[in-house]
Amino acid sequence: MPELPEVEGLVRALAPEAVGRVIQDVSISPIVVESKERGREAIIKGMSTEQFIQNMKDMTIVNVTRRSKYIYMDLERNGQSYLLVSHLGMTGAWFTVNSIEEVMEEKFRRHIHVTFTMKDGGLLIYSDIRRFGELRLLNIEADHPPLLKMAPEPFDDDACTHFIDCTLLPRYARKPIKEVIMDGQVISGCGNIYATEALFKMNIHPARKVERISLKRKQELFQVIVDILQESIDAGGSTISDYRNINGEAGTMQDRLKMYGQKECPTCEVETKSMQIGGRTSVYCPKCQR
DNA sequence: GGTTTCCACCGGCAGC
DNA sequence: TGCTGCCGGTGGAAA
Repeated sequence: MPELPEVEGLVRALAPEAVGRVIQDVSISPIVVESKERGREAIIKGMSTEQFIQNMKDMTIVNVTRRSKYIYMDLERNGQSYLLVSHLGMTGAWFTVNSIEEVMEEKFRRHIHVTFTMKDGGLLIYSDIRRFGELRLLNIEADHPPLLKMAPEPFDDDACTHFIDCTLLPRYARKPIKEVIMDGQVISGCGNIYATEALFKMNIHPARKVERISLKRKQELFQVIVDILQESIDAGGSTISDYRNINGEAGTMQDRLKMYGQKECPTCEVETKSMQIGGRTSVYCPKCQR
């Protein structure tokens, strides 16, 4: 499951491989073409597969950056700029290779859905096992309004203030803290794994109402989230089920997780508990987290 | 109009 | 062995 640190690692590896190259042609897997023909928004969002293929031809990749868990590819053709926004969903992955056979793992090779053939003969491949990811071609970011509603980058100066301000709004104040810190409009890029870890480190019960946490504790919690995201970026991300970086390599952050996926609390050795919060499985220590 | 709830998008896998 | 149901990041429709 790629979260912010995993996307950051991917972007850092992808940018030097992709920037400056020109797309010659695009092919889309039959299964995605069929889904789109049945009217579903499968991977290619906001336009037909034919439109996407035509629109992507002759594009130069100008830059590759990250915004929250999204990959932003700046594109240019005939002096006009475009933006390709990619989200990895649960199981998306990008590969730069010279042939399909270079995608080492069979499960990714079996689920290649978009293949960009570059003018230099190389391939830029998007693979996605569960097809929850997306590729959305825009003129500018504002053409897809939800992108503008994203919280600031967690490492930006105004991110903590934004988080605190949100927690004071009526629509967030009575919600469980875990649901709120995982909301992309409140904090960018904090998914289930890192929310679970941060709440454990802070000894806060994931179901605790936001209004029952002091300002000081909320500020500390935010800093813990930022620190864990940074620690994970430095460790190459967490490799849980299907995430791989551009070279097909795994990260090591999963070995440093203290609560996510654990059966026993590493502090007090009590058996962990699990409950649904905001529709997502939440693991916690019933003794340490209050 | 703001807010909450529900559903769609899917393959893998646990459990029966 | 084969079937059923559950899981999940995000957007959009419905209530």
